[in-house]
Amino acid sequence: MAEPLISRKEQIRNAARNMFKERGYAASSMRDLAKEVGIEPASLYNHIASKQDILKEVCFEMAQEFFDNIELIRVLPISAAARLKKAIDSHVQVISANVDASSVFFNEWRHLEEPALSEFKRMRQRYEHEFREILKEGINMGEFRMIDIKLSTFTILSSLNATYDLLQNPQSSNIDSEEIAEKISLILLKGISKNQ
Amino acid sequence: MAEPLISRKEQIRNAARNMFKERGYAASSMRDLAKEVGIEPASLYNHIASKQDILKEVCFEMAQEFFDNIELIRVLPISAAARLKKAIDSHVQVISANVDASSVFFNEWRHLEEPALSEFKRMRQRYEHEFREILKEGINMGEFRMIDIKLSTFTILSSLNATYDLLQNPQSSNIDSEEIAEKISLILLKGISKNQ
DNA sequence: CCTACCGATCGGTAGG
DNA sequence: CCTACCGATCGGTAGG
Repeated sequence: MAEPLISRKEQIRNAARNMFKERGYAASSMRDLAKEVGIEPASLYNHIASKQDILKEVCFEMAQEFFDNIELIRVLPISAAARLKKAIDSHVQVISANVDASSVFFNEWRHLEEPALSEFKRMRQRYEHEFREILKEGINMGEFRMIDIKLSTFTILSSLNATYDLLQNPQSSNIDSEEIAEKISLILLKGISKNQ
Repeated sequence: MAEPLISRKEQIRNAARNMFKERGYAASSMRDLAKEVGIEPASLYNHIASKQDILKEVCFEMAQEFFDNIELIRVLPISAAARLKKAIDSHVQVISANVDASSVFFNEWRHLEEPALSEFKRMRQRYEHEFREILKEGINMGEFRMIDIKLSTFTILSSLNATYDLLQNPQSSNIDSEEIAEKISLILLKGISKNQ
């Protein structure tokens, strides 16, 4: 008689991540979630507090993963360009390791209720701040051109955040996260144009 | 006695665009929509066929706007780099002129039901194809570096698509669509790095 | 454009 | 973990 490899709570959370990703938070019902796990709807509440609570856990776990990595990178004694490269690699790698959760993190966070919603926005702001700091230092050190810091950060993060879509729909070529990070870095750092 | 400037149907669609943007499609109720317009819920159905029908109209109107512009640009007798620049400008301008609808277009399209959903994806694929063609030609003409076309298109469109967020939350500096397009073009074409 | 209403479904609780 | 069930809300229709 094999013991279950993961707890029922983890089963529920995994199924919820996938369902929130596929249908969105609002369109996901606790009844369908229960069916997916193989128990009655009421039984879910022996393992989780509420639908909203699952969303909160998924969103903040992802936020924490992004944060842990960027805070290791920020203190590395290397050039700003090297740090930016590492931050990009790390960001794509975190997404790659959590495809379902990433999709929820990027698309369903606005269904968070207060005060979680404000806390979430605050964390995201701090994360963006870390990227801006790297760009600022790179400009000061003469490694980067005199770009608009806010809009550059926006461009970088927009491109990176969208990769969850590439990683969950590996069309034709099965491209991996290192290759994606490498190629996006190249485009963002060196640009598309040939002449200068 | 002033005549209404826009039809009731248009009032409903405007309110729906805004509500779908703010709360998402699934979390928007026809009762709240009716309240916003100032009529009884049942009265909505004298002007619109269904909730799904409004979503379809919003999504496909936007798709058409994007398309109309790109198909004018594709035949211009100018360099690939100049055409890419124009395509970027146009894309941001369409978003800027339809901030609510853009948000719905980018975030709520997956709530489209078949066959509209497949038709929508097909149109998006064709749009991306136009961008890929510009990049391909630019590489062949020696204007662009030997970049990965699929991933470059992905990077460009990810950055551009996210601008609806900048345009609807004009934080501190009230940046306009021309400036956004200009700066994103610069980053994508010339890159962030200084050396080479 | 409204009143009145339909059947279906929602998140969650009581009690065992 | 289940049976039984709560009140609330959903998109939409009938009929005028």
